Amino acid sequence: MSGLTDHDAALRIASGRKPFVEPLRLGERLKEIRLANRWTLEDVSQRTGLARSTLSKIENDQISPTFTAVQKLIGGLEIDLPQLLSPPKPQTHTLGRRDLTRKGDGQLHPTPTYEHELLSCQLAQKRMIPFKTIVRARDFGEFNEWVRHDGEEFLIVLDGSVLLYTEFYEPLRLEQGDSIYFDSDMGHALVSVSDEDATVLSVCTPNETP
Amino acid sequence: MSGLTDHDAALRIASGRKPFVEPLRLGERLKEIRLANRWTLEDVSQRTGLARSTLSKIENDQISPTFTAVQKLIGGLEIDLPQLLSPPKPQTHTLGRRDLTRKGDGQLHPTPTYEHELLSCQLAQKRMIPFKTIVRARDFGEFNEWVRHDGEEFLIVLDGSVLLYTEFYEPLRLEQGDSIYFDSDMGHALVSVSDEDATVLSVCTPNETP
DNA sequence: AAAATTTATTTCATATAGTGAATCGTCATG
DNA sequence: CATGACGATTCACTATATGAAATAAATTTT
Repeated sequence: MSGLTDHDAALRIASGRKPFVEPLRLGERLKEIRLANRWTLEDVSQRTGLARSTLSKIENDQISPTFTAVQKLIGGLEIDLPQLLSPPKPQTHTLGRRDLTRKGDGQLHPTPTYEHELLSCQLAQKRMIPFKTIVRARDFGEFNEWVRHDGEEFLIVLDGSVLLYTEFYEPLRLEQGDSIYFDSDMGHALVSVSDEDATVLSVCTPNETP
Repeated sequence: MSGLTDHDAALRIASGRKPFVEPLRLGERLKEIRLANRWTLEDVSQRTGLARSTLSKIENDQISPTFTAVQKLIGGLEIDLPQLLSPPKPQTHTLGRRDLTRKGDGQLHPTPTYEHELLSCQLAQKRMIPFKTIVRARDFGEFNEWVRHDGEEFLIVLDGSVLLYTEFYEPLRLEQGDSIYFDSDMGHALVSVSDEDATVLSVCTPNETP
């Protein structure tokens, strides 16, 4: 079992996205794009190969387009999927936000190898994602693939000792108080080597959402 | 200089299609993710609310899932759509940088109120700046003005107790293990309130360089 | 190895998406 | 007001995705 997916999921949640997919007004968004380009349904039909009627229904949320239909859309309109999905960013530069997390009050995300506790998860739109992790893994073999995610990661050992395996380096032993900063798209994995499970604090940069 | 590319481009333009209408092995990708997590179809069914049979057919490219189905997938598996679409990056232009700081080996920056120890300062071009701080200040009066810098800051108390003064909030007492995330252009200042000087770990975002 | 159990695929009925033609609404023109 | 032109929606129908159950394949247990 790999921590990869859960880890990423944790990051995704921490970065402020809802775990459950919101309505996602795809129809509305499509219409926006179409009108922004002064295209008629017929135009879009030409470009995408989808019927006018189909497009109309998609825009009015009367049907949920098939994935192939979505592909035709993004292909025909020459847009990216994120562009189709993400509504224009509000980008509220609110000042003075604050998010307190008392000890032990983080949001738990257990996996077989790691036990994550997400900190400061009240706040969306963060540029850093902090979490505390109890390292359950005891052997590198417990990971069936590298943990890997875009961006950078800072990690400091709070308790115990760990062995940090990375894709391009020899395993590195880290004791309590040691810290490391690395590009997290380099595969990495932690195992505890102290008597008790080690605890580390990590801070990641969120996934790019361009 | 390649005639081929131009030729291909010409064909592309002529056919009105996008550069690469890649097959987009969504099924294959799903299966990868599922197996990577050691999930059974039933497990995924539970998580997503989609029928086993449907999942099987999606994995085997026998159907093109409805967009709502895709949403259930990304919701239930707690992955991002890009993750579902993009096959594991073939060549990640991963740099694989790494910067280790052993306990106490950071770069010291003493001030009257704080004693900073910069961590991971070998590495330039970071998106996060981690440092450990011993809080010498004992009274808010010791600061002549707010500490204030662009970006965001994450802070966790490693030892002792502190009082966090912020521009827009009441002072907040933080004990060992408590953490907080805030916009650091909001004025802030820390004082120790425990017997010994408290120690905190902070991570800041660097100044924007647009 | 056979039986039992778990996991994946296939079948089939049904629900829903996709299509072309008809309809409706709006706007312009005679 | 009628008429036509255009764009969007609705209708009737076909194609296909979905889910429950049956079947097959793989794995574990006895």
